Parts: sequence; structure tokens; C-alpha cells
Amino acid sequence: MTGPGDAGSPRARRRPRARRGEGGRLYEEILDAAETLLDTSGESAVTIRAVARRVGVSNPAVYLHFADRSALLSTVCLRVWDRLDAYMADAGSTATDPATDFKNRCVAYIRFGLDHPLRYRLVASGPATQATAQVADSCFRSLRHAVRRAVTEDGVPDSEVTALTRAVCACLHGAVSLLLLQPASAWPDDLDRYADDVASLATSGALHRAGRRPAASA
Amino acid sequence: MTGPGDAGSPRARRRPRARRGEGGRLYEEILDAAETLLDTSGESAVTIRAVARRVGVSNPAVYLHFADRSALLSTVCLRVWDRLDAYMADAGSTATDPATDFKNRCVAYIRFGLDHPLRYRLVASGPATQATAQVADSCFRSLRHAVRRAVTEDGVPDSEVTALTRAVCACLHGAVSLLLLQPASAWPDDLDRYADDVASLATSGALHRAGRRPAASA
DNA sequence: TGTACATCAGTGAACGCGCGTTCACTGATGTAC
DNA sequence: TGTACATCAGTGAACGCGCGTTCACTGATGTAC
Repeated sequence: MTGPGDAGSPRARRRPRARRGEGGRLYEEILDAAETLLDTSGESAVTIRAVARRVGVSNPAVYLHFADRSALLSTVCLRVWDRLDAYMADAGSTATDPATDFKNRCVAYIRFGLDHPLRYRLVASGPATQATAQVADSCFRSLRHAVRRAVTEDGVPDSEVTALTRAVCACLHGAVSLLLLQPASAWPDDLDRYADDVASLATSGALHRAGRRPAASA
Repeated sequence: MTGPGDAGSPRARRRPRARRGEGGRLYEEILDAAETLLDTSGESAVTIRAVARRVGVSNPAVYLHFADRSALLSTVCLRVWDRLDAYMADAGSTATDPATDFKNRCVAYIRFGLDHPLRYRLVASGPATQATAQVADSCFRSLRHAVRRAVTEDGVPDSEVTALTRAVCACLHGAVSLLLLQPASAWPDDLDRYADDVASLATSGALHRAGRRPAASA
């Protein structure tokens, strides 16, 4: 049925060898392949062999750029954190006022998680190296910065902004995780509105708890 | 150093064969072993061979009770959901008023997650079979019931209680996940208070968003 | 009371697989003299 | 201008491992006659 010859076998590209000084290109190709595998089949599918296969290179070639599998995996993790950070910053930059900036970032966070479930899962529960902790923290600080600008008119102290941001993170992450547990068919129709709702819930709830308004029951 | 003989090898128990009619005991022993492995080393460590080794039985013996590895894994998942459900119900039952009942359940949820990180991870992102969905839903309904009783004095409609519960779940799950990403040394000192805070944040925020009070900024 | 038989609760050995990783090697390309 | 050499960017084959799963078998225990 498939005809003779194995030319059509999946991704057996046998890519041309890079020229003298351009060896570093393979590094990027490996990371791209790893990310694709991650998006398609999850963290466990990101194996040295699968990545090499996909790039069209022999297994040992991967070791020219990564010490071992875990080094590859944590580099991928780092890259995804960077992407998320950039995606949120990008979403925030289009806003004209701080509140919208903040909301846009929240929406971006949730969209990112829902658009790339497996990628998101890696950053949300991936290898906890020093490097990833640093990138994660830089992402957190960007968001805290947005939070501070958004609530500045109330004169909220630093410590409270941090706590507020933490609460927002917990809500955003919880909201994404909860949806990812369900089939996409059960998701809200308007995801932007959903993200908005979650963001307001987190902020109003957190401000509330900080004593800015009287508590509800306990 | 370890002396001669392999008698001390880890868990090579070579357990005695069950008597006629008591074959079902192995079923429970397998599940116990699987849960222990899960708690110790995570989902990927729950292999047919590792479980058999731990029980002290040959590999094929596992197939007397489970069709394959995935059947074993989803049974473990089911069991953990049951445990979580029971743990929350137990925590709620000691309360004398609905608000405390609800708070206790929230605290129990968070404690469960922090006490058994890997177990929690399995239920929170485990195999999405029909059976697990059903148990997860029963757990959700218990909590919604507690929420309804806790907010009954405001005359909140059913749909709002469901949305409220969903928001609470998202916050609880987010709060647990966020802490699990960090080393235990960075956790709040008073976990019960932390759980309390998260619970009030979720409830007050959600009531807020429902229009019960004026919105903060947007 | 004895015995053939069925069933239960497993065992031992093997299959093929994909994996991480290592080893010795290779062929093209640039560079020093 | 020619050529020996160093280096870059990889390759091919193999190692040992643990895994899921299957197959044919076994020994104790209960039961029918």
C-alpha cells in the first residue's frame, strides 16, 4: 500500500551536516525538536533518541550540546518559561492603562496554558533546578510589577503586593489546571472572559482579605 | 560491608502463597505496594515489576488482578480520590457550624496535597478515565454541598454555588501546586492558617464577583 | 474412607522493545608553513 | 602555490538496563464419587 522504499518514514530527514563554525545551529534544532515532541506527546516523549531522530541526526550528536537527558530537559523548561514571560509581557504592552495591562497578562497566562497544555505542565511541575527557579522568579516579578501599577491608587505596601501576586498566581494556575483536567469540550465558550473573571476574583478576593473591606463571614 | 547472603535485599519478601479462596488478598497488597511506590518515587516508579518485587511475588502474578499497567494505575488513582474525599469529609464532620465545616474541608484538601505531594499529583493530572472522572465529581459534589450550607444565609442560587465551588477548587488546587513547586523550607509556618486564608480568599472573592458587593476596579 | 479430578494461586523463563550512554572512528574544511 | 596537520561536526555500532507482557508449567487444596 505504501509503496517500496522507506523514504516516507517519519522525520528520517538525514539533515545536511552544518558547515565549519555553524555547529551551534544543531543546538537550536535540537531544542525545537524537543519542544515539538513535548507539545505533541508530553515530557516522557522527549528522549535523546526521539529528538535525534526528529532532527535527522545520530543519537551521539545530541551529546555534543547537552551533557545528558536531564540537561536537555531543563533547558527546554527554561525556554518555555521564557516564552511564557515574553507572551505575558507582550499582552500587557498593548494596554493603555495599568488595570488593563494586568488583566491582559492574566488572560495571556491562562491562554498560554490552555493553548499548550503539555508545555505548561512541564513548567508548572518540571525540574526544579536553580536556573528554572530563577526564570520562574523573573516571570513572577514581571507580574508583580504589573500588579503594583494596577493597585497603586490605593497605596498598597510592597509586602501586600507580593502576597497579592502570589494569590493571583495560585488562582491563575488553579484555573488553568482545573480546565486541563477536563476535556476541551467542557471549557467555557469565552476563554478571555473566563480569564478575566479569574483575574478579578483573585484580585478582589486578595484585596478583600488584606482588610481593605470588611470580611464576609469568618 | 553488608555481609554475605542476599537476605537483606530490599523487599525480596517472597511472601507466602494465599490459601484457597483468599486469592483476593493479593489484590489489596498490590494496591498498597503501588501506593507506597507512588508516594516514594512518583507515578513513573509504579511499574508492574516494581510492584511485584515489593509485594514479594512474580511479575505475572500482578496480571491475575489487573489487565495491564494502565488498569493498575487508574485503580490507584481511584483509590487516592476516595482517600481525599474521605479525608475532607472527616475533617468537615468535626465542625459544629457550616462555615467551620467548609473551612475544615479546605484545610484538609491543602494538607492532603502537601502531605502526599506525589499522590496528589497523580489525582490532579492523572489518567482521565470515566471512573476517575466519576470519583472526582463525587468529591466535587461533597464540597459543593458544604459550600451551599456555608452560604445558605445569603440565599444564593444553585448555579452560583456551583461556580463558587469551582472557584474554590481552582484556588485550593492552585495554592497546593504553588507550594509544591517550592522547597518545603519556603512554606508558610502555619499551614492551617494558610489554608484558611486561601479558603476565605476564594469565597470572598467569588461572592464579590457574583455582584454581592461592588467591584473593586474593573 | 480412599482416590481421581478440577481449580486456585501462583512461578520461571523468555520475548522484544526503547532507552541512555559510550566508544572508536570519519570525512570535510580551514590554516600554518 | 602546494601540502601536512588540526579541528569541527558529526556517524555506526554496541553496551547493558528495566520495562510490559506472554507462555507453559506447578504444587497445594478442596470436592465428587
